[in-house]
Amino acid sequence: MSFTSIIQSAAIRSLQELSGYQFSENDFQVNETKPEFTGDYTIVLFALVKTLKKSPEVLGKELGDYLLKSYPDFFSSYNVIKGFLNLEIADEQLTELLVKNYNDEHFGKKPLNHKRVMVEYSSPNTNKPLHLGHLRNNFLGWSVAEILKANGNEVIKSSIVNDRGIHICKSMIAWQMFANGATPESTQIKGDHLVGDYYVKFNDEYKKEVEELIQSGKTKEEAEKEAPIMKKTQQMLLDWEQEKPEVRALWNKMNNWVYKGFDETYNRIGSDFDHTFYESNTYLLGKDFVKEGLQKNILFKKEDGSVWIDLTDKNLDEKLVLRGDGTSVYMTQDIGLAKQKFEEYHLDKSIYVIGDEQLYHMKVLKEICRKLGMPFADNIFHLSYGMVELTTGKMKSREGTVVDADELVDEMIATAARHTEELGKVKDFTKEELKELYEILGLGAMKFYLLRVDPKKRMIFNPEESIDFHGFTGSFVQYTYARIQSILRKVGYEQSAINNQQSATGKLLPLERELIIFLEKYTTTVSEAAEEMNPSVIANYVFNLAKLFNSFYVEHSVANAETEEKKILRLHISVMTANIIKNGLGLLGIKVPERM
RNA sequence: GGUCCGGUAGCUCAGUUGGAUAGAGCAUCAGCCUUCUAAGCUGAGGGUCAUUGGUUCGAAUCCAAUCCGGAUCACCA
Repeated sequence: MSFTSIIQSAAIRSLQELSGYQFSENDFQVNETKPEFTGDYTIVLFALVKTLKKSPEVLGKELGDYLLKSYPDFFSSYNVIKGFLNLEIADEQLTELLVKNYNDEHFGKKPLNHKRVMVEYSSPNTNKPLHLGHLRNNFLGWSVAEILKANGNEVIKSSIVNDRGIHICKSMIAWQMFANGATPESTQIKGDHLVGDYYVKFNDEYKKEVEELIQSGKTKEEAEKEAPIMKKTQQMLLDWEQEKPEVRALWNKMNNWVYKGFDETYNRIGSDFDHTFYESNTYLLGKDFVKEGLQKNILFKKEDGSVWIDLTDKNLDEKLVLRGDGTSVYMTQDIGLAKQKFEEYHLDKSIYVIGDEQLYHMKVLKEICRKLGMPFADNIFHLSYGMVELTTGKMKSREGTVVDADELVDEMIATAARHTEELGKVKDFTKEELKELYEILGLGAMKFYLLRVDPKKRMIFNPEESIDFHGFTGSFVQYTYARIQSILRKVGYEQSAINNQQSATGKLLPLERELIIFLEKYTTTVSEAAEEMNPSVIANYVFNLAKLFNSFYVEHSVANAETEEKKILRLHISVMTANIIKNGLGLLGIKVPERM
């Protein structure tokens, strides 16, 4: 149980014994005491005043006295200022918490709750390489999955690969026309980039053809429809659907290039999946529910044969679920796949990590499932995140302002290397050790930068800021960890301190108290991050912890503490801080270096 | 036009179910390496919490209206 909830229930009990009233958790707040007042936790009394018909001062004094008397081991003192009852927690309580948990590498982790959750994230198209936007999605999805695991859920990470459709055919056509058989091996270009190059090539060629047709007197619409390269592409899509062998073979070959490229990138950035869905397998799903929906009069048919659902009662429009020619739209397969996920994996919850431009689509999906009477409809959750924009505006592939994921990763690692060399602290590292360190630092900085803001908000990517290693960054937190390891090496922690389990006596200094109280909060922070599905909660916590520890570090020596007892106490604080940093950063997919 | 999201320091962002004098980082300025790593620490300046009204002991937070920015409303994916 957390300190806050202990205090809350102690107060509820005390108030009942004092006044006879039964209050609940929602009736009053327990906050952390603001730094300018003495105390650790504060009970806000105003809300109780009305019911109890007492002035805040009187009530505060009564409750404070009673709490102190009833829980002498827990509270050491109190004071009342205006309507605020500030309570101080007894030193012994803090040291006990510390001794019990400092060496627990899984502090904050919750027991299994037997809930099964699927997190679908990444979900790339196989016609171009990953970019900055995908990185936010990948880091977010991966991190949320880990946070849910830490809270006792059984999590299945999944991805749906968008591997079919007109956009895929565009790359294929352009490759046929212009590549002269070029392969990743022959060109030494990573497969996803090679295919992406031909996707760009398609658009260039298409634009050229349209231009020419307009010159020869066609309207823009006519030209766009009649451009030969587009006609070829549409024909290829039909051939693909009819499983024409040559087309399927080319499709297979090029997609495999892309998968190989993606795997390399995923490997590097640490994304992994328990299951991958392919749209080429799922795009025909969902047609059966159309029949059923029509029978039940939930769906209706228009004269041209297209099938719709009326969602105007939910403030959404009429939505198409099947085309007039009987082929699927996106919604059709999304409903089919949603159902398949729940049935195959027996999920309690299905989370989709998708950009907020699809908020409407996901809302409609959920509503259709609900109307069709699918029992899982309410367990579909869209974890939407905002777009990543550049300081110069939006990323546009047509204008070449897209930040490529592989390039960015390279750049981050290179910058980490440069910076580390300038500082010259790891000259004795081997080549392999340096390589590992640079990756830990470069990727750490990038992940932290993308995860430290609330996912729901769109964010601005500032290249200079993102490669900064000072302040609110991953490196700052990693540095604190490395510093602690340095202390532990200095005192030979492994050998000696582990045997010193007794709690330190004597008064705790302000920074020592503050740190222990902050460490205690990690458990509730992990829960909060899961509830909100928000890794930035962890990022903020871990940063503030590092900051607090750094203040402590310069103020008080661990290795040369005033007494042996103080040394042990501070070692315990240091070890617990390091454990939580490692753990918390781990939930963000960030590793920690022993030295940097 | 409808719906949804957002507007907090020069910039990027925190700010729990309403609580005390609104906080960080960057940038600027002034200090701190003979002691566990200065990728650090200490301090200073910087705010009409978009605007107006309302709700109440108390509002950045809740409600309404307005202004500004964005997303979305395809027989596209």
